[in-house]
Amino acid sequence: MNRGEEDYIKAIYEIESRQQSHDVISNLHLMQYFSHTAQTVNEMIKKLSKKKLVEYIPYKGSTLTEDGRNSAIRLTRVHRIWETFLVEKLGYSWEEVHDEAERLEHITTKKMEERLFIFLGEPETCPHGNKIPSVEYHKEIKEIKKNTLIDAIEKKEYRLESVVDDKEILTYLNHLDVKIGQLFSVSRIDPVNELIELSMNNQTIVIGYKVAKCLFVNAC
Amino acid sequence: MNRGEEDYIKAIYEIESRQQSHDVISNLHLMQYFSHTAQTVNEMIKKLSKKKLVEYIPYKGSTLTEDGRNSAIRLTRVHRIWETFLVEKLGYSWEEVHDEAERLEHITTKKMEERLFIFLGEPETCPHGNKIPSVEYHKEIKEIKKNTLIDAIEKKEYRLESVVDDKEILTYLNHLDVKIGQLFSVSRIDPVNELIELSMNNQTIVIGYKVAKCLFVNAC
DNA sequence: AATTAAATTAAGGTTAACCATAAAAAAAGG
DNA sequence: CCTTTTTTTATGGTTAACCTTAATTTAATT
Repeated sequence: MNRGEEDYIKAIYEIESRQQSHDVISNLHLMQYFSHTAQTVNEMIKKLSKKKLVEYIPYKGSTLTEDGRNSAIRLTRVHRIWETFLVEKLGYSWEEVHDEAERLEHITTKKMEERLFIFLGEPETCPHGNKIPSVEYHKEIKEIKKNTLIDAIEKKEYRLESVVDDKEILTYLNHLDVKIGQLFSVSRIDPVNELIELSMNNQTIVIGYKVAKCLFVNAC
Repeated sequence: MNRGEEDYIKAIYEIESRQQSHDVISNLHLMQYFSHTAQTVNEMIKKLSKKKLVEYIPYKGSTLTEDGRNSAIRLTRVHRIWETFLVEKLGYSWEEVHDEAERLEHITTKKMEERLFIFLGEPETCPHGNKIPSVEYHKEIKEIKKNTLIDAIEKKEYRLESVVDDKEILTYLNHLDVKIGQLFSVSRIDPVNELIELSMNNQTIVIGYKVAKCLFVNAC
């Protein structure tokens, strides 16, 4: 698999995760994701299909085969390991690491992956709080359903578990001095204006639904 | 500059260093170095020439321009920083790091280079004993002429300063348990058979001229 | 200086990853 | 079920990095 193929496999996996479902991913999704033309996406998907990395039903979309899924998970693992390295060892901040890790992941050998993981002390999550998949992906327990702030209930207490790896949102959270593990309570939900009011550290902050969908939380 | 261009620039720099002269590097050299055809080398060199990274005299060869040389030095710096990381932090052995560093160097940003260098404690040499060029290449003192074991004198004492980054030779030195800093004396030179006999740690080892040319030493 | 050998360049081909335009096929909606 | 919209595919184009074969130019040798 080369860079382009890897990018496509990972994109399908990521779009899937975002939707929190295993629906087929349409070519349209990929067009938007990469800003590639229909033609380009179609060619790429047919190539991946020939290689048995995706199963493609024309006019419907693609799903990852077991091979494809394993590759995607392994890329995600490597990506998150590198992100951890950049933050913990090189002092990057969490919104800076995505692009660097994106390039590193494609040139990482099995040996580097293993050594780096051990060097980092076998971390469980990346700097954004996302789980680093284990080496034995296939034995992995199915992903636990994740709750975003959108599903939160008024007056309850929550803990921030993870954040979507999006530069804008990460930078915004820096501003608010919010980190993984932050405790807060939902003081008010305003569905008309699509806002959620949180209180934490003796102050109140207001978050729009768009951002709320990117924050994964657990009641506590 | 993309991967291919960077590889060519670095190759010219390396061939130059090996020859310990600033002679022009012929296309033939590059053909052998990359196992590319004359045509391919010619096209690449003309491209680099158009970009003012090399100065090319047809039927003679190429020299690096100041821009080209700076790029090559910066790539060498990054390469050696990564080699140091792999050996010191990830426990690689010195003959395993070349190819990994080769891929890492092309995706390393200025920021990563800086952070990694500091993280490693601003090392002066790579695991093979070669100097890591400073960030300010242009202010760099001209390379000190290096002496190989070929130039050694019988009965004198030497210290191993650095080794050419060649897998076969590095593995061979592992066998002999020879490391950078090793002290030894030249017990006998046999120019007929092109051999040099060394004594170290109460034992005698015999080295051919081919290997001797790859070992840089200083009298002590 | 003429011949031979070596090195370069020209011409044209391949593959991979992208693109645009337009035709065709399928899905969706009234 | 027929029309509109969406999605796919066919056709053909571009650029980059490689290739081969053959012609040309320069360098080396006698």
